[in-house]
Amino acid sequence: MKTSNLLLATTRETPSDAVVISHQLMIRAGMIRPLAGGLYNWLPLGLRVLRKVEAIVRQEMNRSGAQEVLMPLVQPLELWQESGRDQDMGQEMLRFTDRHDRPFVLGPTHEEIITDLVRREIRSYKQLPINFYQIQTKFRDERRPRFGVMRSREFIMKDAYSFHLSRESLQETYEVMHQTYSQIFNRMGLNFRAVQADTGAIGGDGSHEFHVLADSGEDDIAICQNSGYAANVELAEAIAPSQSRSAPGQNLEKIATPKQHTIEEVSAFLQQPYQKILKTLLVKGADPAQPIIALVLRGDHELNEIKAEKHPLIAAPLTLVNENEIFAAIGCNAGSIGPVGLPIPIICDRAAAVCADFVCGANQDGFHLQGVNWERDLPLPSTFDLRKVVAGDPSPCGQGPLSIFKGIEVGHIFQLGNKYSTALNATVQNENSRAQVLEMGCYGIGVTRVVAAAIEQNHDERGIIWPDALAPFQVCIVPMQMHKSPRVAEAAQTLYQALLAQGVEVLLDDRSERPGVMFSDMDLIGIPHRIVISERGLDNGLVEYKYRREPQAEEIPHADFMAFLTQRLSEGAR
RNA sequence: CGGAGUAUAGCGCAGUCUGGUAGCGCACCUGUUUUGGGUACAGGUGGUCGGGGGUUCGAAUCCCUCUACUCCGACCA
Repeated sequence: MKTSNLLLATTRETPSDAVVISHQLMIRAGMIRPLAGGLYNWLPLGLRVLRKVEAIVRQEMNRSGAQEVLMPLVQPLELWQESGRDQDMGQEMLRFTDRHDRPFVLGPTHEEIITDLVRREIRSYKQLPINFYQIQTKFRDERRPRFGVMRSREFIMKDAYSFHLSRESLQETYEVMHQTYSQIFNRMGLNFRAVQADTGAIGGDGSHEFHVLADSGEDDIAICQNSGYAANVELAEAIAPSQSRSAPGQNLEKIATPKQHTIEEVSAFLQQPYQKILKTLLVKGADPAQPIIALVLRGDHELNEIKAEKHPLIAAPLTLVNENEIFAAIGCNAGSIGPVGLPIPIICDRAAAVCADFVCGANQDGFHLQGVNWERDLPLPSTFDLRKVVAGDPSPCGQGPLSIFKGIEVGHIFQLGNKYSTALNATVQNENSRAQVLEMGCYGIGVTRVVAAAIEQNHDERGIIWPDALAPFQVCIVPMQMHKSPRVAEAAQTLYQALLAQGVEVLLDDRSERPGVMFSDMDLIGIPHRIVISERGLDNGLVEYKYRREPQAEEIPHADFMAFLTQRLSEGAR
């Protein structure tokens, strides 16, 4: 490809509404253009990258034994009513009617469709296990699309669905998908982690998310560097403290703390560290007889809502009690609650349970208690893992401390069990000629999101730095003064043709632009391998080569150049 | 969905308070210049000032209304 034939729609300025770097760079590099909220046109350069991602996904899915299908974006609402998810999806699913007034939806996902297909086509256990996938557009009417293609309304997803007679078979395919996903993201050259994930409302035995590590990620991931343990912070267990509680050393004392509410304020006022102060949060209870439950955590710890709502006494979804209800129940405001003498059930985080001589609210505005000790001043309540893990916590694997990283979720694999197959009555005949409900797994990759995530992880102040496997072109040729120098023009053309003949994806910048413009554009769009052809180089029998990721260019003797470049290209593709 | 904000040339913005000839930078076109990191000069194209309604001799500017977009929050494979 020559730049004269390519819509190289680079811009110097960043649109003001793009806040994350990938969104800014995708627009500046001319990969995408916004059409409407959460909807984007993919320009030629961006589409080349998107196709790279798809190709790798497709190859590896095929290699895993999965079969590609294509299911409609438009789906009858009826199937969603049959599965019961019509209600669950709510406004996120775009609904409309056709000319005959029949209700349809734009598919936010395809579990219902594939399950319907399978119940019609798969009759015998002998056809199992089977795994179908597609690379298809989804539409989710996000409340708030943002971050460009990272969270858009229309996006491309690879989704796969496997069907099994047994849990064991499902587990096997799940493992295969786990390996396949690792292979996919490795081939893409991304720094990622497979992390244990919450299975959410669907339940089931296992779920892993695949996260690309990047500071701009929306999710927190706890990683143990020693063992490779990785879990979403939502899930990561804060293991019980190994040290036991110290003996009481102070007397219980009630202190006036006028207008001190937050942990920060109380800490400064009483000159006590955060971890000596316990906070008490009131949440709604699951049992109407116990409508309010108190949760006690150390001041430096944060409540993990996902964990908390798994407690049988706590209502799910977790709901904090509002100020009015707090005052009605306790007689003070939120910043002054404490566990001492509290007339409602108390659940204490395990770390808070080993605190001694701590500070807490006195259940009276303007007062705190100091020198409080469990079992001496109040009974030790039941304990539970309520908090989010923090960096430095011991890992549940027992092999070292946890670090916290930010991640962008690009893949999710899930053992669904029989939720959809039961709802839609997807069965096969088993060996005993009896109808048996299928076990099901689902496996997604956010194809468009991968493109953005790759940029989040690979960029500098000049622009994108594509991993070789995702780059829209492998090589760019930047000739100096090509339009004035027949020698340069000829050398550039010769090299261009030679690379094309070898099947290298090469972009020749044949524009009559200043060198600075060409360099800036090539850096911005992130072509990994850059070759500069100049009079100066030709005079000395040298060709300049620069790898986008490296700071320095090198001069290579002309005679050795093709071999050199071939070597560099194979290293990049490694 | 709650809160806040924005809408003026393809992009980024000023002008709005205090009504009176629609501007700047980038981009684009012409020409000259320059040629190893977004060059310089000169000239030029491009606008229903988001839509509708109102006030006024006169509205980008004041009032009403609608729409779209963005940010924060809540939510989320």
